[in-house]
Amino acid sequence: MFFVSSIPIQPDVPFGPPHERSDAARNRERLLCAARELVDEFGVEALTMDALACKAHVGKGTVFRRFGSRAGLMMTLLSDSESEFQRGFMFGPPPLGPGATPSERLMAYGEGRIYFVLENGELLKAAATNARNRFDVPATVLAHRHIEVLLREAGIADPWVMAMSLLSALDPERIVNDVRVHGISPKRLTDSWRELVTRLMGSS
Amino acid sequence: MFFVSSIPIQPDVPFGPPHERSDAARNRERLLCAARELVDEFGVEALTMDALACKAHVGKGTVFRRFGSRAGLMMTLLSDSESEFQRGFMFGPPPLGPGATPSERLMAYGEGRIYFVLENGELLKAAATNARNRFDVPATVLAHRHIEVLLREAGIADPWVMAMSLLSALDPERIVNDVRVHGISPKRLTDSWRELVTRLMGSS
DNA sequence: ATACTAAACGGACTGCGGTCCGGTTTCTAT
DNA sequence: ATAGAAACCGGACCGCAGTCCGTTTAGTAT
Repeated sequence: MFFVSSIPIQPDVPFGPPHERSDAARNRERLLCAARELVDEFGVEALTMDALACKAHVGKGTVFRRFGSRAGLMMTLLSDSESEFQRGFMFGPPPLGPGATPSERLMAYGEGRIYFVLENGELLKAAATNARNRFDVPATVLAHRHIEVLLREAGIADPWVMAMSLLSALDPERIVNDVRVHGISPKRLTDSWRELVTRLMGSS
Repeated sequence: MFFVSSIPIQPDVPFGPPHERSDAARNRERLLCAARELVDEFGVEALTMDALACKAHVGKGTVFRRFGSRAGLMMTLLSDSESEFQRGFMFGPPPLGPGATPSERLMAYGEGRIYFVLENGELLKAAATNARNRFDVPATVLAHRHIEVLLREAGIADPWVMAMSLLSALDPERIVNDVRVHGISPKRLTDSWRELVTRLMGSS
């Protein structure tokens, strides 16, 4: 018998549950474990909520209470990699992190994001489908703010809206489609992103 | 032997079927009529395939044979307005149509598209959800080619990819979200688009 | 008119995401 | 130890998109 770490790892949302019941914690572990196995073995598509509940020996209601929706589950599965990526552009070394010019940082951001998407594309797509609002999810809001700040420093007139536009250009579904369907190489994507940022922000 | 379209992939959009049986034609009219009524009265969300079949006094299978999917039905409902918009940027007067500089035309395109999206947002969103590939639909391919040509004239290094990026910035879901959720005014959207195009293409 | 065939029909059926609610388990206070 | 409440559990249930297949019907050839 082992006890699950009572330290709120970083499961559902900010400031994890104040007092999570032990059975709830046990089931959450089971579910995440089973989910990763299913994804690794059969791909994201095969991860249905019924299959997950069955594999984790848990009722279907439990799955939805824990993660809210299929999209919510996918976000949880992504949260570790996403956090790492976020640390990179918030606290990491330049040019991605602080210390470079806004233009350089934005280029590095897009480049990093493109490769991140190419690694986690299926998960990201699944996390975006049927989400009440795929734009107002924490990770996206954070990315938007980051870009907004860089654009403001560069003297863009409406950084909020422009940040949205740039973020759209990094949409996972679009990037995956370019690569998988049209055979566009990652290099072309990053080169084009650099050109976009260069022309948009000049050398600032 | 005539070449009857045995490929139900596309909705019957281009130049109606060669030899459509009379009952098929009758049912298609019924369905389109009923669909428009349902949308007008209860909104796009309420347009379920069951409700439509029921209202048109037609079997469910007939609905799917005709339109392939819910997304296909939505595209059919959009096809008139979409064609009109397409005529505008292909053959219409400048600055949208031929005769203006690429930069001016691209600005006009985005502006027109934004207002088009604000008028047909729900339909466009519904036409994009669960479509096997929301990017490879005829209307989108055409828009992409148009932008690609303008960008090439302006000396962009990789017009194909850049056109994809710009097209992403005009994604219906994103625009509707900006306006409806964040209260961004259409003017801010079009102004920001102009700024983007200006910086991207200079004065060319 | 009649017979024949390919196309169209319709509705039962499947699979999936998501909800609901009566029963059970864990925690806390006494 | 015990009782009570809050949180949790599970799986039956729902609505919807999409499929399947036995039946009907429109067009054609005789």
